Amino acid sequence: MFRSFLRKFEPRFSLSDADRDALEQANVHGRFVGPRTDIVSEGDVPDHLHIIRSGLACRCKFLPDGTRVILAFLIPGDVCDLNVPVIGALDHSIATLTLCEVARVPHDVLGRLTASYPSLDHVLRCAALVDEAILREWLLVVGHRPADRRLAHVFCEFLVRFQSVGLATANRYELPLTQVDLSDALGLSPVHVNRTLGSLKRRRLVTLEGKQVAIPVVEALKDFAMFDPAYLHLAPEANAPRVA
Amino acid sequence: MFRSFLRKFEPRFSLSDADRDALEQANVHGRFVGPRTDIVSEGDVPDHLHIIRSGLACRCKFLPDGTRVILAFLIPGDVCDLNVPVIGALDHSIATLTLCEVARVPHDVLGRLTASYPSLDHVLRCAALVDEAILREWLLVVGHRPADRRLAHVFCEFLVRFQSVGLATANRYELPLTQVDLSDALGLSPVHVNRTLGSLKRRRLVTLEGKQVAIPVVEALKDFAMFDPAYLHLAPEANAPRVA
DNA sequence: CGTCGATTTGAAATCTATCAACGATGGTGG
DNA sequence: CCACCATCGTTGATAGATTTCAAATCGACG
Repeated sequence: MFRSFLRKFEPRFSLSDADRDALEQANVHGRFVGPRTDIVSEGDVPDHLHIIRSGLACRCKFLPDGTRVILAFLIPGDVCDLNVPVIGALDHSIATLTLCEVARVPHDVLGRLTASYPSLDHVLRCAALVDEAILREWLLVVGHRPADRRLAHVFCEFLVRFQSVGLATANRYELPLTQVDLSDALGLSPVHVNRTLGSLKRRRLVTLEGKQVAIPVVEALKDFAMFDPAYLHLAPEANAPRVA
Repeated sequence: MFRSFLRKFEPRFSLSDADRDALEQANVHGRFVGPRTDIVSEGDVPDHLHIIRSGLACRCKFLPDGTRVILAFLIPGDVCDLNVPVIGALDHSIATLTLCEVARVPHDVLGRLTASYPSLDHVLRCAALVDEAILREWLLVVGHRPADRRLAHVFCEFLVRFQSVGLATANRYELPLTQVDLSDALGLSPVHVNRTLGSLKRRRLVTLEGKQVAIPVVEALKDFAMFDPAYLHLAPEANAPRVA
């Protein structure tokens, strides 16, 4: 059930069968959420932990003038709201971009689980810290780099993150995002996203066919984006498609 | 010893005397760090927890071309590296901007402390989550707003954060930052920071005399910056200077 | 067929960076 | 005390990046 989540971390942490069974049994309230719908809303005090099982979601805020700002993309295997109970309420919304399957574990059940299975607790905390590291990298990229490198960086990040959960080949994946979604995430106008995408295509750094993203020469794109996957804290072999 | 840290959180959490004593005794290795010096460097596996006691520091990364990017400002009372042991190594540096007094608690000692004093554990975790919330707000501001509003927002944030540790009056504080520091934090060129500061001064949104920042009409600046202190997760009364 | 959302394109206005130079300031050594 | 140096702040001119406004195109879908 939590295949994506487990796959992402098993290269680094060996969960025991007991850990795995515990997670399986806890997911008593899984559900589907339609596109462009809140999974958890700003101000909520969620009593469940949510994990994206399929589809694409995001952390976002809405400004008084109605503008949406996307703070992070959430892909299958990502944990949404692990630490929210500690601080009280969520200070941003978590919303789907596409249709998503969302696993739900009641926080009180989770508390008993992590107490009984320390390695599970560790893996979850680790996931939350990687999330924070991604946030820092975005601040760096979105705040300090020109539009073409921002886009290139996002394409690199999606490649590596999708690979870590088995959703990308060595240089190709499906990205069901709209240009407006990208503009809300990168702090650019939709028009400029469009032009910049065109520029990347002309330079043969990426290929876009519908929702399919292909990267002709991965190293070229990574160099252009100055992308160093270290911040994702993945196991070394997770950067390349797994062979065994 | 941890006055700033305690002051920041006591409006919300009542630490017992035992908690407080425990913290006091743990700080066996406090020290001063000169300006522009790493407290912890990228890649380090720190065996101590660091807390800023006085001075101004930052989280930062250095790009291959030597550019410095400031990801966060750390003020007295801020915790630097609580969760680093969970994930292994620090993926960014923590460096002083001015002369700083830094408290140090060995992580193994800290582990015993938090096990014995749950409210202390909770306060520390909460501080880490507020840090993350600040990071999200910065991503929003730095990535999606023009230069003048970025600067205005930083001035508002410093006002409220400094107030929460007793380092600001209702509308005034000392900010020992250089315009280059601001530019590295906000993703602007130093020249543009200078011009934009001039523009804010001409509009009487802020007053700068040396390192003294004064805000003639706090509400005006907050409105201009679209600043909502909710993300700082402070106690309600901490937004205004405390009276009792 | 008509509509809606998404993408694309053009032209002009605005914002920001870069380059270069100058001024102020404070510390340091002769 | 003064000359020198380094750092920071300021200003002007110019080029480049990005936004805005407006309109055209395209595709999916009822």
